Amino acid sequence: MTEKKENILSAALELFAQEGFKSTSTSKLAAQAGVSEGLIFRHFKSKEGLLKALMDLGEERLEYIFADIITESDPQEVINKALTALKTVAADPEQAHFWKLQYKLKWETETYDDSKVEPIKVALTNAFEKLGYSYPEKEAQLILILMDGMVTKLFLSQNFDINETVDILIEKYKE
Amino acid sequence: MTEKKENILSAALELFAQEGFKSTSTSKLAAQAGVSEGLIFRHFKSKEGLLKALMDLGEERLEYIFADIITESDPQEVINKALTALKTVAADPEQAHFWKLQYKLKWETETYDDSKVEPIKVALTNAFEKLGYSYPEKEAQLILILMDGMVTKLFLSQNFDINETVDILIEKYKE
DNA sequence: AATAAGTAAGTGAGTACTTACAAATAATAA
DNA sequence: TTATTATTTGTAAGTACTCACTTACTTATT
Repeated sequence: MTEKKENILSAALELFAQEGFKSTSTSKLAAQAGVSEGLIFRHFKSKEGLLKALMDLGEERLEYIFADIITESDPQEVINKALTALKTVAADPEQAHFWKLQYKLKWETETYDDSKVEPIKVALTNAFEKLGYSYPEKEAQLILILMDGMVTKLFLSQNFDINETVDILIEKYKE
Repeated sequence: MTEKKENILSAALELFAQEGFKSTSTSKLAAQAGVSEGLIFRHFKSKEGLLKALMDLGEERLEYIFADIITESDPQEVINKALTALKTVAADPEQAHFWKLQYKLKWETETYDDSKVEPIKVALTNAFEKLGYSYPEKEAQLILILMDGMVTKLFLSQNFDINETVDILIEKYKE
């Protein structure tokens, strides 16, 4: 991986997450990365190819975050970790960009790809079951809905305190 | 309002909500509406102007839905109605398109405009206060987060049963 | 000598928008 | 009513510009 190729990737992450995929032109991208426009196509073949490369990197990050939640054995901790993950993501600008890009693309292309969050849902369902909840799968679904809602507020609302909200939720789920 | 002007508006609602604002070209839009491309600019001056006209129509619908919630005096019913509103929207294809467009644009332009939902938040805060909750404003915020999450799942996830989810939530808030 | 990394200057297709003009409708005058 | 003017509604054919992508070529690395 050459330096210029890395520059393209990080410029793409920033611009796609900020302006959206369709709205980011390859010429603007090349300018931001400090390379010629042609180099983008040399390395990634097409604009879509660049996006794919970026998404593959994002998936690695996602799996890293998820691994910690899935391997947790204490059911209460599974819920805590799932919720706290959002705080971690929000605190790191680069991770935040990856998540923002994920959601922007969801809405731009209208593909949710439930399979990616499926392991988390399973882990949450098991956790709620161990804790004696009546409808563990519905409870897990509710957590995922809350996460989508918090991500929406996190990236689109100005006055949203994710840390406070997550803490309130953790407190609620302690009962 | 001539028939062709209405055709432009309904074609724009459908295409903007489906493909996004940026991705919908005025030529494609004119073809779908069955008019010449120039007529769009005669009536709405620009593509942005057309979007604005569409959003103004959407705001009327939104206020109509919100009015019923805000004027409700029974606190429990305020919560029920806020949640049930999503079922109503989901059931009517045209209303669903308006909401989908709202959220697509939120993510495309990154402006949330909290002011629009502010009246609902106030109504919910008052409701939770009357019901004796400790942190009524936080509870109201949580409902709004849930609504954002459900909208996300509603439009982007294939296997999401909004009616069931809303019913579960209403049941939860009965305690 | 061969391959990879890089660029400058294109290319055709599509973009939002304009212009010049025709047809329909409304307003006014006889 | 009818004739005439004015205004609105509509279109076809452009315009300048931007887009993703290509080509032909040079420079660096193996």
